This record gives sequence, structure tokens and C-alpha cells, in this order.
Amino acid sequence: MEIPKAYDPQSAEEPIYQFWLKKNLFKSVPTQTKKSFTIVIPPPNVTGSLHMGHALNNTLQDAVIRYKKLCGFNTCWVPGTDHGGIATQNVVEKILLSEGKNKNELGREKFLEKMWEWKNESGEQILNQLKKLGCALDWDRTRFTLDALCSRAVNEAFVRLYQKGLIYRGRRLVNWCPRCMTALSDIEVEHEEEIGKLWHIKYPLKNQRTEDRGQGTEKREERREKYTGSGKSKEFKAVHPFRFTLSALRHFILSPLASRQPRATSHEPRATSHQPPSTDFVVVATTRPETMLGDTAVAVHPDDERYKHLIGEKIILPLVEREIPIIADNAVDITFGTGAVKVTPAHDPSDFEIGMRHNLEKIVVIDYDGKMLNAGKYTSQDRYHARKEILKNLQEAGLLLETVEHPHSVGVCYRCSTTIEPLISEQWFLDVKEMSGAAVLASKNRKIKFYPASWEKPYLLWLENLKDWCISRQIWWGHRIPVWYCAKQENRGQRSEVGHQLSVDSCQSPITSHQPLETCPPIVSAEKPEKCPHCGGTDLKQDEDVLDTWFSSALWPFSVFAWPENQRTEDRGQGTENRGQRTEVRGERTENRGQRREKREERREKYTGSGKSKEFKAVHPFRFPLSALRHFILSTLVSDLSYYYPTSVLVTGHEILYLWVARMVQFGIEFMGEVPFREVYIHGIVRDKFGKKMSKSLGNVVDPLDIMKKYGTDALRFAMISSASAGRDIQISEDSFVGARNFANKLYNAARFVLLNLQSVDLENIDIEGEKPDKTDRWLIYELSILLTEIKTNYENYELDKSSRAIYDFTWSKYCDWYIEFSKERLYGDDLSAKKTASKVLVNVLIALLKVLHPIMPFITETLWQSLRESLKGVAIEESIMLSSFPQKTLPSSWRQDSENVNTLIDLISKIRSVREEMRVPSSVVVNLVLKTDKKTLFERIEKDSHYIRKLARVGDITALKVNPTECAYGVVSGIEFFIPLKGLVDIKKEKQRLEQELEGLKKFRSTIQVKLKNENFVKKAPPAEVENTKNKLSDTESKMEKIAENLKYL
RNA sequence: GGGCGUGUAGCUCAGUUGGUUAGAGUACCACGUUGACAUCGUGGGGGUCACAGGUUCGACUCCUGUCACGCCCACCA
Repeated sequence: MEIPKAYDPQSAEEPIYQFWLKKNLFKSVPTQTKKSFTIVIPPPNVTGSLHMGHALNNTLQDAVIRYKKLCGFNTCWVPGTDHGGIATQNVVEKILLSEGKNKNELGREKFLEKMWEWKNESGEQILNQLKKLGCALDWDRTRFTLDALCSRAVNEAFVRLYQKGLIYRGRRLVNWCPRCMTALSDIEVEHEEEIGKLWHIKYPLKNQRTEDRGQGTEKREERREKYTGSGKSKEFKAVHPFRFTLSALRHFILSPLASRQPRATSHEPRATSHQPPSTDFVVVATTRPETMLGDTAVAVHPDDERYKHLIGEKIILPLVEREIPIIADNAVDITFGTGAVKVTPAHDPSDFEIGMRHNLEKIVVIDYDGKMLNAGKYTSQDRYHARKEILKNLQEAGLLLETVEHPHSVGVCYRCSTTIEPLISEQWFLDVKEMSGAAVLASKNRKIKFYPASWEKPYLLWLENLKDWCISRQIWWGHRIPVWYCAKQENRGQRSEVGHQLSVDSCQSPITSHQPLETCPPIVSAEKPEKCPHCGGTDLKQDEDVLDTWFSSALWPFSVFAWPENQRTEDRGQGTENRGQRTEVRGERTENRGQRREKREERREKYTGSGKSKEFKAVHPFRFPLSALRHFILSTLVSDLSYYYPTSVLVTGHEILYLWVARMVQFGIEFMGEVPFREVYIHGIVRDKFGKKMSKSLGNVVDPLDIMKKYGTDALRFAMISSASAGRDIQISEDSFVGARNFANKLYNAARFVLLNLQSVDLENIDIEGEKPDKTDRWLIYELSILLTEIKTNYENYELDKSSRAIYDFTWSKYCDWYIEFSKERLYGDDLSAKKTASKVLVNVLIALLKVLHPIMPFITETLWQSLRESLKGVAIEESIMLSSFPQKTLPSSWRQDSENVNTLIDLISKIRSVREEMRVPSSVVVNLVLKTDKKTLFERIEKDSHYIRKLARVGDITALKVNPTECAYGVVSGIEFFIPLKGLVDIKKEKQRLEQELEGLKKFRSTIQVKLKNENFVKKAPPAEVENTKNKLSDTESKMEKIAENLKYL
């Protein structure tokens, strides 16, 4: 049999994957006999193809799944893709644009057709890439976040949350991306540091100051009261009886208190404090002058001595000539800028809050597309162009004072990096207070464990400070909001389209009350309603908006198992009941599971059973086949949800911890009454070799497919896993793949060695228990048992990097460098039984290595497994390595010895090699070795190993002497002294120098030990074992030195 | 402004609860066609463990501070 000299992943991988598929090895079905181990894939967006981050994420998951399968779990890894909302729509829009089309011309329906075309293409590509990666995904379970099952879940979730009063609609300030033309949630805004400018602008006071002065302070006090707003909040409440934001509530409660507790007075204004404030104007500082057109107040801190007297005065807003008040608000920082803030409630979050407190008008001056609106001559100008114009005009009017460089962070869209515009618009919101509280509790009750644990803190911090979630998006690609409006109240349901201009009026109220007066209320329903339940009208229009893509992602861990169809009422009741009782204790959980299973069986019978179908058939005699089939399918899936949920672990990068993980937990608890996963394994982000994030714009993207093609999938996987240490981002370069590829080849060749050897030995079995082991056999097996315990722990703790490195080291240095070399002596010898023993050890350890490495390098390990299976015809070996089991400790009890012995032998051989090389004895020269010994036993011991020494250190005769010979190279290791006669080979002086140097090094080492031992405190306080240890070191060193010194005499 | 993380050989990184003369891979140098492997073997050079204090008999490891880099969060105009 010919075995190629090098491993060729290209030809090996594809057939192996097909083999797994054919054998149904990825398939999972609920069983009573096995515990489940479940992962739902973080569904990649269908935005094209997979990048390195995906490759890492899925490799890790696959490794975990394969490991757990070897451990005997019923593993289930659910594949799928995400529609990816804005991201995907952007991709398709771009493509259209390159074809000279735009989506508005196409219209919603046609555009969505294009989207689906794209989805099918990209989705397939992604799934294929996952196959190339070797992922053991249960393909029959493939889902898409926008497919019928997931959509059903989304609608159901929406309706339930709405009915609970957690989802509401409101007109509020949101993050708006003028390029994507949609609202975004707070986490979808990224912050970029930018050196901007802080412009100081004069705002002239209204020329009524003299009048005021005459009227004395009384009026001023009155006015101040009015503008600091103690009465305001009540008014606010009265005007908006239905729903107001959380923050408004907070402010309502806090602000009167806050105004009674002025800020620390140490915040005295600097230089300006002594200067009498100008009587003509107030200077405000702003980074966004264009928003001044929408200013409706200037705010100062109530305790700011510079401005106290101006509170309640009026200002004439430059360029606009509108009269606006000076108000006092605690949010103003006395130390920043001039201490006076222009307030633009319609375009700045904190101004919005101030506006709420003071019931300021909210004037919209920037439209959805980023162009100016209601802005006089600036109308329709781009916001940045208008900025320039406004600055120019202010300058001309002499109102622009100074311009200061000002570093600050700018919010940008996470999908297109366009600067976010805070805008007022009508959106759907989800009140998350209760859910986030439950999620926090779950974490604190240890329902979820983080790996590494350090991620729990930021995760909790995030949850604890969560604000309401804006869930509506003004795009087309996504789950349409399941709300319908009756024609009678159509005006309520409309959101302004592109180019629609908001009137000043429509923005006056920050929150729109839902209440129709004589019109029908919106219909919130999981299915499209046939008619309006109020008036019976059939002219219903669905809400134009779609849901945030993360809304459907948050349902993923149970929507993939066909929630809510599979969740029966009793299940839900039980879930809620058990919420508090469920514990981490395995036993209890299993019990629960058992009970649940019973119920499930009952239920299944009920729904699949004859009774149900007949009943169904009777009612719907015509449509029977399809829907009945659907019901049948759904009811068989019933078991899935309870069998697989909660899933075992979620594997993800930290960049979507908040965006996704936190939300899954909240929704999981909300709808399932149980966290969606027990463990969260968080890995780093893939960066290039300079530590930069990979991005298309930087051009540093590495395509995993290229790497797989060039180095093989296993090399890609090994490189990623071995550099993915906990809590760290990973830097990856071409070198890491080369190393991994070489390792694959090394393993392949080790196996090749074993296989070739098997051709000449006939093994009827591979049991080692009855064999007579060589000391090297015992050594290897012992070392293996240490390795196994070590990597088992690593795998369990999701420290796959450690596993991979440990396996690498063992395979390369212990198995290949030493054991294979040791074994050759017996394999090529005449002693058949010795040959058999060595072969068995080789095979056994190789099998163990293949198994433990399989999760990381599935292809090559399966390939070699198959070859072994073929070679070991008479021996029962599982059909696939995937059907085997993780190796137990393989050390027979009688073998527990000799490890030290072999380590000494290794040291001795290494030392001989080292001396040879240092003395530049050519390796072609076979030298003789003389051992100095007067202890017969020592020589005998060495003599037994002499064949190893001869072979591995390239030594000829080995003899023993009692006195030092002359003209020899000398070495001492573990008390064994050896000599290599060098006469005629090399210059003896060199050897003298070499030994003197070695002696020098030892001397230094000795003195550090001596210092330590002379230290009374060390001897007194250090643990005795440590002192003993140090003493031994000293005597070892000293004896070594003596020996070398002694030998020097003979040179 | 807060929080977290990182700083160990030219490069990429290991280093478990404090006790090694600080390791690996790679790169570099030398030697090597020994019947698994040149995608290899053998040997070698290369580090004040960012810096400064402290705790300790003993610090790469623990504490404090400083510097550098990175990330996350935050309404500071």
C-alpha cells in the first residue's frame, strides 16, 4: 500500500464531510436515554459570505459540539441565518445603485423580491461555507430569522408584549441615520472620537432689560420660579396622561430635589466670574451651530452667579430673530464652555430632557435626510453645508467670537458610519425595565455562567442601566410590525415618508397620545385581521415599519424550536411556577426533564393522535392535507422545545454581548420562563497581524476560504483555536496557518509511520494490558494519562487554546520526537513480541490523540481514523471517529513507574548530542562513549538503554571506566558522567574552554542558592519542603561542579 | 469622565494558587539525503518579564502609583 508522503487536505476534506452527512452523524433527535447538549448558532447575516470572525466563532462551536458528542451527549447544533435588517438592505441597495436603480423606483414589493433573491444566494453561500469549515450542524433544522416559523414567533412575541403594556408607540427623540433613513436603538450607535470645534456665539439679550431693572427683583423671582419649573412637571403630566418616558418620570421625581441641592460650589466659573457679565448678550458655546435654528431656550445653571440675574430674561435668537427665554437647569455644567447652553430640544438628547422639564417648544430644523427644514434660507441645505453658511453669517453679523478645538465623540451609524442625527419621530418602543431586572436576577442566581467570568460584570452593568428599546425601523427588509390601522383612523398610522416635512406644529408635543377620538384603535394581532373589530371595516393597513433585526434574534433560541406552536399552556404555567425553584443541580433537572417528557408524550398523542386529526378533518374537510401535515410536523416538534431548551451554551464574540446576548436572556425569561442558555462562552475578535480589526475598507480582510484552500481547513481551525485564549482578541497572520498546516502534516506522518509498520505486524487486537512493556512504553502511556486529564479540564472550561497547545506539544515532542524514535529499535528488530508491544502502544496512543484532537481538527483525524480502521481489519473500531468516545486514562495500574527513568535517558541523550554539536563533531562520525562508574548497577541500567543511546545520540561502543580518561569531551547529567574520546577529532583546548564556561555558569547559580540558604529568614520561614528542595539543588550543583573540575585535570 | 483588558526573546504568544538558571512556535545561525515527515531532524544565540515603589525569607506572578496601547460604557453643549 502506498501512502503519500504529505497530507493533502484538498482531496481529503470533501469526501469526509459527505461521509458524515451520509451516516447522519449531525442529526439529533430527542431521546430518553441521552442528555442533550444544544447550541443554537449565532445566525450570520445574509450580507454575503463569511469572514474570519465567523470562521472562529463556528470553529469553536463545532469543537465544543464534537467534544460533547465524544463525551456521550446527544448533541444538537442548530444552523441558520439572520435576515440582518439594515445591513442586508444596504448591501442590496448598493447593488441596485450600481445598476442605476434605486429602491423607491422599484417600490416596496419589487424591492423585497430582490432582497429574497439576494438572501437565497447569500444564505446558501454561507451555509456552504459552514460545511467547508466542517461544522457538525443538524442541517434539517436550518432556520432563517425571516422564515414562517420565526415570523410567527416574532408576531406572537410582539402581541404578548403589547398586551402586557410593554410595547408602546411614541413620538420621541431617537437616533436617526440620515443615510439609512431609519431610527436606530442606542446600542446601534457607535461613538467615534473626533476633534471638532467649539464655536462661541453671541446671543443678544432682548432690549427690555432696563424695563426689568426698574421693576425690581420681585418680578424676576416670579419668573425664575416659572422657568426653573417646580410647577412644570405637574403640567406636563396633565398634558400627557397616557404614557411618558421613563427618563421623564425620573426627571419628574428628581428635578425638584435636585434644584434644592445645588451642585458643589467648588465649580466656580473661572476667569469670567469676576467680570461683570455683559448687559447686551450671552455667549453660548456649541459644536453644532446649525441646530441653533431650532433653539427654544438658553439654559444656565441655577447657581451660576454670572447668569443668575438673567434667568427669565429673553434672548433674540440670531439669524432667526425668535424670542427665546433664558432658563435655569441643573443639567448645565458651570465649568464647561461659557456656562450658557443653547437648547435645541428637537435635535439633542440632553436638550430634549431640558425641554421636557421646561415644556419648551421642539422645533425641527433637520429633516430625515439630513437636510435643513423650516430653516428659512437654509432650508434644503445639507446639515454640514448649512453649518458653514450659518457660521459665515454669524461672522458677518459679528456674533461669532472664538473657535476652540474640541475633542468629542460623535455618534455614527453602526452599519454605514454616517453621523447620527438625533431627531424626533414616531416610533415603537419596548419598555425593558422588568425584563432586564429579571435577567439581572437570573445572572445573580447563577442561572448563567460566563466564560471567561470577567464578562459578567459589564454585562450586568449594561442590563442595570438599560433604557427603553426603540424597536421600529423605517426600512423594508424585516418583520413588518404586526399592527393594523383601520381606514377610519388612517392618519394615526402614517409615518412620514422620505421628503415628508414635519411641521413645527406636529412636533410640539414630545409624546403623541394614542388615543383616537372617534376613530378605531390600532389592531395588534399575530395574524392579519380580516376586519376591524370596532367598526367592521375591511380597509386595513399594516404599519409601514419593520422591527429591529435584533428583535427576532432575541427569540432565536426558542423560535428555532418552533415556539410558540410548541409551547402549550400547561408548559407555560409550569415554567413560571418553576422559575424560582429550578436549580443548577443536575439531578433535579433531569428529573424535571423526565416529568416533562411524560407530559410531552401525552401531548403528542393528543395532537398527532387519531382523535385530533379526525376532529380537524371534520371541521376542514377540504384543506385537510396541508395544514394537517403542518400540525403533525409541529406536534412532533413539541418535544424539541422542551428537550433542547434551555440550550447548553452560547458561543459568541463580545461585540454582540449587549446587542444580542442580553436580549436573548430577557426574552428567554419573558416567554419561556427560563434562561435561554446555561453558559456563555465569549471569545475575542479576529484582528490582523498589526492588531487592527479586519474590515473591507482597510483591505486587511483575510478570506477563510482562501486559507482553507491553501493550508487546509484543519490548519485554519487549529490556528484559530490555539490562538483564541480567554479574554483576548486574537491576532492572526499567515505564519500561524503555516505552523498549523505543518502540525497536520506532522500528525499525518506519525500516523503514516504507524500504518506502514502495521503492514508488517499482525495485530489481532490492540490491548496493551497483557503485554510486556518497555520502559518507554510505560513512560508514554503515563505521560498520555497526564495529558488526558489536563485537556479534559481545558475542554470543560472552554479553554480550547490550552487543549490544542497541549495536544500539539505532546504529539510533536513526546510522541514523535521521542517515542517513535525509541520504538524503531524494537519495530525493526527481530523480537516479534517486542515488536507487537511497541506497535500496540503506538496504535493506542495514536487513537487517543486522534480522538482528543478530533474536535479541533475533524477532517484529518477522521481521515486517519479510517486508515487505521482499514489497517486493523480484525479489530473492532467504530465506523467513524465521531462515534467513538473521549479516551479515559489508559494507564494500567502495573505500569505506574519509570517515567523518571526515561526522562533521565532523554536528558542524557540530549546532553550527548549537545556536547557533540558544541564540539563540532560531525554527525557522520560515530563516537564512542565512556561512562564513568564504579557502581555496577548504574552501568547496568545504562547498558540496558544503550541501544537507545547509540541510536539517538549516534554513539558506537559504550564502555565503563572507573577513572577519568584523557583527551575526552566530558558531560554530566543527573549524576551520570560520560566521556567522548576526541583524540584526533577536534582540538582538546576547545573542550577545556567549554567546560570552564559551564563551570562558570554553575558557579553563579551556586552562589544565588548559597545566598538564599544563608538567609536565616528563608530557612526559618519558607516551607520545609522548599528549603529541602533548595538544599538538594545546591548539592546537585556542587557535585556537578566538582565532577567538572575534576575532569578538567585530565585535559 | 468612568469601567475593563493588555504590555514577557525581532514577531505571535504560554507561564496554574508567589519558590525554574523565565518557556513554546516562528524568524535567525550552524550541522544534517539516519528506512514517518525538508510542511523535517539535531544543536545554538537571543529576554533587567513596560517603569517606579511596596508586601514577603522570596515577586513575571500579590498591592499601589506612573507610562504606553486597545476595547467598552457615559447627555457634558
